Formats: sequence, C-alpha cells, structure tokens
Amino acid sequence: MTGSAKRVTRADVARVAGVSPTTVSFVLNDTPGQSIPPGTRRRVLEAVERLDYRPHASARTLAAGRSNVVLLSIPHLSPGPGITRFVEEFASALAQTGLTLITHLAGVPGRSLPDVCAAVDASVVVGIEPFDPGTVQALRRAGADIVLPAEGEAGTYSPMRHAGRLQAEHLIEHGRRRLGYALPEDDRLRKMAEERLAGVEDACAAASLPAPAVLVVETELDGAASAVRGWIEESVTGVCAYNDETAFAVLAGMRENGRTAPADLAVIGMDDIPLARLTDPPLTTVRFDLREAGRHLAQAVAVSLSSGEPHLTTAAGFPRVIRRSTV
Amino acid sequence: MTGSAKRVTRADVARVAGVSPTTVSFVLNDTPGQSIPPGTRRRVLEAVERLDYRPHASARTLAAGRSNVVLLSIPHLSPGPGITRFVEEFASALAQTGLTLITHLAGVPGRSLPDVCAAVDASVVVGIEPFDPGTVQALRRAGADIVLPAEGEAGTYSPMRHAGRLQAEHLIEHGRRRLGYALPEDDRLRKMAEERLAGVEDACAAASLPAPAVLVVETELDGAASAVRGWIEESVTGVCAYNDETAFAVLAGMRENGRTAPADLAVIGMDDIPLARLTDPPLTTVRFDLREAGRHLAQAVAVSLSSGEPHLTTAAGFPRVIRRSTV
DNA sequence: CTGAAAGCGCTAACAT
DNA sequence: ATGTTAGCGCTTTCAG
Repeated sequence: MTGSAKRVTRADVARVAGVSPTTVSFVLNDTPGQSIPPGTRRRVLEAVERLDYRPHASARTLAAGRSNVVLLSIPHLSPGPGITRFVEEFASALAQTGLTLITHLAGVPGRSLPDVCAAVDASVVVGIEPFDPGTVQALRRAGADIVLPAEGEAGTYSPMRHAGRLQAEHLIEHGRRRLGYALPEDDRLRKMAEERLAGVEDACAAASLPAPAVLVVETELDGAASAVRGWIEESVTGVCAYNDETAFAVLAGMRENGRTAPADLAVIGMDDIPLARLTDPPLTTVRFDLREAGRHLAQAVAVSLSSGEPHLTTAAGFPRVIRRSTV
Repeated sequence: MTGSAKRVTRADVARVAGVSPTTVSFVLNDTPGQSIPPGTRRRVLEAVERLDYRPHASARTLAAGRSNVVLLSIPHLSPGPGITRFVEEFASALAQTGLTLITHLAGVPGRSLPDVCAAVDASVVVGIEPFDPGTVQALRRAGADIVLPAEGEAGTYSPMRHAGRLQAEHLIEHGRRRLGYALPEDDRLRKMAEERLAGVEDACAAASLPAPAVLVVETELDGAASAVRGWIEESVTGVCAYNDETAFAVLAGMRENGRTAPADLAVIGMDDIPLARLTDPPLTTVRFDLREAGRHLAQAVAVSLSSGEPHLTTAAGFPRVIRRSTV
C-alpha cells in the first residue's frame, strides 16, 4: 500500500474530455476514415496531457493483434562504433513510425531470441546478419509477424562477408599473396567470424590464391605471439583480423617476436574503433557506416508491416577500407 | 494470405489435453495451492509440446497486471567487458525466476527509457547507476512496478564513483599530488563521467589535494596532444582517465609530445579492456567484476517483485585496480 | 461524426 | 481437483 495510483485508462480520458472511449482511441490512433473535428480532438489531447495518460501496451497489443515493438538482435556486447550508430539511426527512424526498438544481446545465456520475442510480443525481429531458416521459423512461431533479413531472400547480402572480402582484397592489392586470418578467442563471436572469414576466402579464391591460414589469437601476449610465429612459419605475409581488437593482439604478438607491420607482416583490422588511429603505427582497418543502413531498414520494417505479411528485404552496410599504416 | 496460422491458444491445449483452460493455466503457472495429479499434468504438458503452444505475453500481462519483463538501461553501447559479464549473469539469473531481460541503450535518440518501458510494459526497470527521483517518477508513471537502484535509498552506492575514487587513490599512493582528469569527447558519456570524476574529487579532497584539472581529451592525435600539454603546464603528474579508451588517447598525446608513462605522467584507465594488457606499455586500470553484482541484483528484483511494492535495493560492483605499467 | 458492443487470450476469484 | 465466470484496457466493426 505504498500508494498504488490506479492506472489512468482510456475511460478516464473520455470522461474528462466529455467524449466516448472510442473517440479517444480514434484521435490517439489517427484512425483512418474518421474525421474528428478539431475541437473534439483538442479536448481529447488536453485530457491526455492533463492526466498523463499512456495507453496500456499489452491491452493494445492484445486487441490490435500486433505490438509496435521491434526487437533487434545484437551479436555481442562491445560491437564497434559502427553498430552503435546503426542502432541510433534505426531507433530514431523507427520511432517516427511509432515503433519502439528494443535490443537483445545475442549470446547471452538465459533467454534465447525467440523467448525474448515472445516475452515482449515483438511483431518484428531484426538482425544484423540474415537469419537462417530454422531461426526464422522459431521466431515466427514465437509470434513475430516479420523477420528480417532472412537468408536467401532477394536482395539479401551479408555485409560482414563483404567486409571480409574487402580486407583480403586490400592485402592482395598490396602484394600479399599468402594470407592469414585471425580469429577471436571468444566462442560467441564464432558465427560472425565465420561470415567475415568466408569473405576473405572468397577474395583468395577469386585471386587464385591459397585459402587463408586460420589461427585463433588469444587476448594475451604469449598466445598472440605464438599465433604470429605460426603464420611466419607458413610464410604468411598479410593477416586479416576478425576485428580491430584482434588486430591489436596480432600486432602485440609481432612486437613480442621483434616483427613490425607492415614490413614483416601486413595487418588489417575491422570496425575502425577510435583507438585504431591513436596507436603507433595507426591501424589499417575496414569501417562500416551503417547509419544509412539503419534508415533503410527502418523503412523496410514499416513497409513490411503495413503491406501485410511479405517481408521486404533490405540490408546494406557500406564497408570500406581505411588505409593507415599497417598494410 | 501467406498462410497466417491462427495462434495456438490455451483453449486449444485444453481441448487436446481433455481438460479445462483453467487447468492448463494451473499447470503452466505452477499455481500455488493447486494439487494437480501427475497424470493430468503430463497430459497438459504433452499437449503444450505437441501444439508448440506459447502463452500470449500481452494477454497474460493484461490479465495478471504485470509482465515478466525486466528492462535494463545500459549507459551506452561499447561499455567495457565488465558490463557484458554483468548482463550475462543478470540475464541468466533472472531467467531462472521466469523473468526476461531486455536491454535499452540509453543515449539513443528516438525513444526515452520511460517510453520503452511503457512500450513493453516492463514491470521492473534496472539501471547500472542509481536513477534520480525525476526519472523514477517518470518510470513509475510509465507502468514500472519497481525501479532500482533509486537514488538515496538505503544501501545505495555508486559503483562508478567508487571506481573513480580508486583511480585517484592509486595515483596518490604512488606519490602523485597534482591530478588531472581526462573526460571523453562524447556528450552522452558525460553523466557517467561526472560520476566517476566525483570519485576522483572525493579522493583528492580526502588527501587534502587540489581538485583535479579536468580536460576533455579528443579521440584524435592533435586534440589529445594539446590536452597533455595543458596538464603539463599545470604541473599535473598523474591523470585519471574516464575509461581505457580515453587513457589510450592520453598516452597517444604524450607520445606526440615526447613524454612517457609513468615517468613524465602517470595514467590510469578504467574498464580493463582486453587491449589494456596488450599495449606497450600495458595500461594500469580499474576493473569491475560485476558478475556477482548481476546475481545479487537479480535476486533483489525477484524479492521486490514478490514482496509487493517496496523496492529492495542492492547495487554493488566491485572495482579494483589492476596495476600494470603506466603508473 | 460519434458511441455501443463484442471480443483479443489470459488470470484469478469463486463455485462445484 | 477441476470447471465457471468475470474482467484486464484496448481496437474495431457496426449502428445511430
């Protein structure tokens, strides 16, 4: 009994505004096909304001059959600044359509994505990478009306794979013909890492080069150093790192072995974290600018949602290499 | 008309299991005070399995008057690994109580925390730092049953402030008597930064030292270099950085000015990002192990939720300094 | 242009 | 031990 103020309901607003509950809904939802006279509308809005009324989301969802919640699955915490900007842009673009974005950190134990989706009754689930068919299935059964991007749809492409390709191509352009790939230690990053690695393999294949020598690089000096020795033994001359952090680990391993970049081994990272430009030497890396992608995606969501079931696809990230001094 | 399979409802399960809807609820919710015979329970569970039934969250929330959703406000994307572990632990501990954690990245435009709270009908909102009274108010009006930690409650303390204190104390212990504080560029970090800075000021005051010389350090060589010059002019001998990233910027600025740590200027970071141990020299920093805090908090949530309104408070992070080579 | 009425799927008394 | 019955607060035909 701390003072549980009863919830303000639509009925309260109606009473204060001197109209019926239905009318309140009409003005609040801008229901099409209803012409509300300005006076009535104003009175309703005022009452809403005065009572600090908030529609009860669950009730609305239950009645309308769909929520306005969009669930974004983020691969892992600590993604690069690119993802941050993507989220910002995406969230605010969605907000303008009346949609609310919530995030779920994938890889966190306890609750799977479909569980979360069901728990919040999300009507849309969005991922950075295309979802595989099984996941899409599960998500739909969990109540998601639309899921995207989905694997194999028209227009779908993997930004991560593209980015991987860019890394390798850059190294190849600069004369490196035997590449290495630096995998991060963390298992939860594995899936995304494989996507990026696939891009590197694409580039190698396209240039008729042998497949990259893949090594896990630990976030610890000795481990990193031994990985570097591994590459040297295989006469690798350029390594693509999963991300900038991994790239720095490689660089540390090289320092430990008395090697320097790019002379002994070229290194290219991914993400362009702020630190990349501050180290000595500054790191060559691949940057995403997903801001525009965020806006696109929001629009795709809006369209899919209104134009019924069919999930319109759009993904688009625009990776590009930022050349600094390690290649 | 892509084939919108109608939702499986509790009634369907009841029909298949040959019991009443109520009974289904009873077994699914383990409703106390009901003794369901094993046979019935099994039949219900089987039907649930067979139909792949999922209770409709909104309906449940609407009827029960509370959701099982816990909303965690994360200060900013790219927090250190400590936060990640906190989230993991917190999420899985909550899951065991049937609660689902969703995250909201604060500072993202578009939707404020109360908006999100209302959109998902979260019954609990949790933050890393105590919420100020205004926010608590807003959150409660948005439908949150419990909000924590709240400012000024018994047992509340600010882990960030504590961590700031630790930074300064470490510097002071090592003979630095004129401190600087390195603020990050990003405005959205300002609030948290001020919390950490307050801890540094506490320590200075406690040691009867002048207040720290506060400077914003840009993530760019020239800016960082000029900040460093600023400190040197004020004969600062040790600087506490907002986080490890900022610390690296300071280090870069020092390099630019031909200074080295800790000889010319001691630097201590915060977060202990993986890179901290890989640089040359490795960075002295403060690490959080919030895993246990995550579990504690989950328990506090569970208790608060069952024991009615009163929000039990618990926060607790356990920062400690990791001494490496920059101080 | 506005209101009345029928649910959405579930929980929680209250019977039985 | 199980079933019956009201709603939870809102959307949405369908009448006035």
